[in-house]
Amino acid sequence: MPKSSGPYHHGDLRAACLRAASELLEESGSGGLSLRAVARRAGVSPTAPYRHYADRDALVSAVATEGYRELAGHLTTAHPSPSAPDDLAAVAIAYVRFALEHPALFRVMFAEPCDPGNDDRATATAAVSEYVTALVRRAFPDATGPDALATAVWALVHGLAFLHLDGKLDASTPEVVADQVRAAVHALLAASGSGAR
Amino acid sequence: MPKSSGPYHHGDLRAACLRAASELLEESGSGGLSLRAVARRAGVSPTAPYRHYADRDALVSAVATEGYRELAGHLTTAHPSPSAPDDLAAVAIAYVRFALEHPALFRVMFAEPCDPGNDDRATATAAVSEYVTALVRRAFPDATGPDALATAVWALVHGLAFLHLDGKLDASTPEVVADQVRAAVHALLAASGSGAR
DNA sequence: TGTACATCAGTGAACGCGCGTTCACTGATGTAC
DNA sequence: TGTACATCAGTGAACGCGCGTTCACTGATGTAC
Repeated sequence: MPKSSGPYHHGDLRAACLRAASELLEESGSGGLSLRAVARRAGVSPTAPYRHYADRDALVSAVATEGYRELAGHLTTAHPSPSAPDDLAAVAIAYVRFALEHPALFRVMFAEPCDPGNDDRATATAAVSEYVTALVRRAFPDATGPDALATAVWALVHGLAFLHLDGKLDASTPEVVADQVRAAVHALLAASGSGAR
Repeated sequence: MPKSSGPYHHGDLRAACLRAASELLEESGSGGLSLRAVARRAGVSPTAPYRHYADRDALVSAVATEGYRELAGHLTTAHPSPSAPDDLAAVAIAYVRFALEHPALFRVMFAEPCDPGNDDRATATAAVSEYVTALVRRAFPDATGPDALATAVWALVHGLAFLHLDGKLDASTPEVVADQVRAAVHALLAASGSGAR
C-alpha cells in the first residue's frame, strides 16, 4: 500500500494531479495550469498524467467538476436546508466566500469556455443550479414564478462574487463582504415576499 | 495622408492593433489574443506593436479600457437618463446583451487579472460603476442605502450576464433573455420601493 | 507455494509550435535653415 | 524652393521558453495455473 514517497507506481496519480492542479491554480492563476506543471508538481514525468486524462481539457474539466462539488458542499455546510431569509443569506455569504477563497478555481468553473460534452462536469454544474432552485422553492412556496426568482437570487449572488473577485467592490474584510451580501439578498427577498400570492 | 493599403507608415497602427485585438478576441477567445497575432492581423511585423504598447499586458489593458467605454456608450444609448423601473430594466437588458454580443471581450474586461496600475483602465471601470450608482440614485432618491441598492442592481445584472455567458441559463433567443432580465430587475426594485421611506 | 504471463502505470527522448521580447537596422516624415 | 539632418515608425532575424502531444520503452502489479 503506497503511502507517501517511494518510487512506486505512485498509488493515486489521478487524485494527485487534481490536487496539484488546484494548488497551481491558486498560486499562479489559470495561466499556470498546464499538464506539464501539474506533472512536475506531482513529482512525475510530463507524460504520466496522460494515463488518467485524455488531454489538457479533460484535466481542466475535472478540476472544474471537483470545484462544483466543493462549492455544493460548502453551501450545504453553511445551511443544510435553508428556508428563512436569514438562512438563505448565510448560504449566499458562503457562496461569495468560496469565490474569494478560491478565485482562480472559481474563474475556471465559470469563466473558462470548456468542452460541454463532459458529462461529469455538466452533472456537477446542474447540481449547484438545482440546489439553488430547490432552496428558493422551499423558502418561498407561494412565490409567483419560483424559477425566475431562483434565477434572480443566483444571479445576484453570482454577480456579487464576481464583482468582489475583480476588486470592483469593497472586500477589505470578510465582515464587510458578508454585510453587503446579506443586504442584497434581503432586498431581493422582500420583493418576492410582497410579490407572492 | 495614408488611407487604406500601401506600404506606408501605416497611419494609425495603435487603433489598428486595438481593432485587430477585438476581432481576434471574438473569433478565438482570450487564448487567441497574442501580440504576434495582433501584428499579423494588422499586416505588420511582429514587433511593430511595441512602438505603441509597452508589452502584452498594456495591449490587453487597452482592449479592456476600450471595452468599458463601449459598454458605457451602449448603456447610455439604451436610455440616456433612466429613472422609472422600466427604463432601468432597459439598461440592464443592454448590459446583458453587450456581454452576449462580445463574450470574450466581456470576460477580458472582468475576468482577467490585469495590472491595476493602469490609470486609463481604472478610470474607465470607475465610469461604469458611477454610471450605475448615479442611475439608481436618480431613480430612487428616497431609498435607504442607495449605494447598497446600486451594488445589488449591478451585481444582479452582472450575474445574469455571466450566467448567460456560461450557458447556465436559457439564452436561446434575445427575447427570452430580455424577459428574464426584466423580471429580475423588477423583483429587486419592488423591494427597494417598499423598503424606502 | 511458485512460476509464466498479461496488464497497466509511469518513463524519457523527441517533435513542432507559437509565444514574448531583444536588437540593430532601414526607410519615411517632418523640421531648420 | 531646396538641402541636411533629426526623429520616429516599422522591419526582420534571432533568442530562449514552456507548452501539448507522440512514441517506443520499462518496470511493477496482479492473475492463472
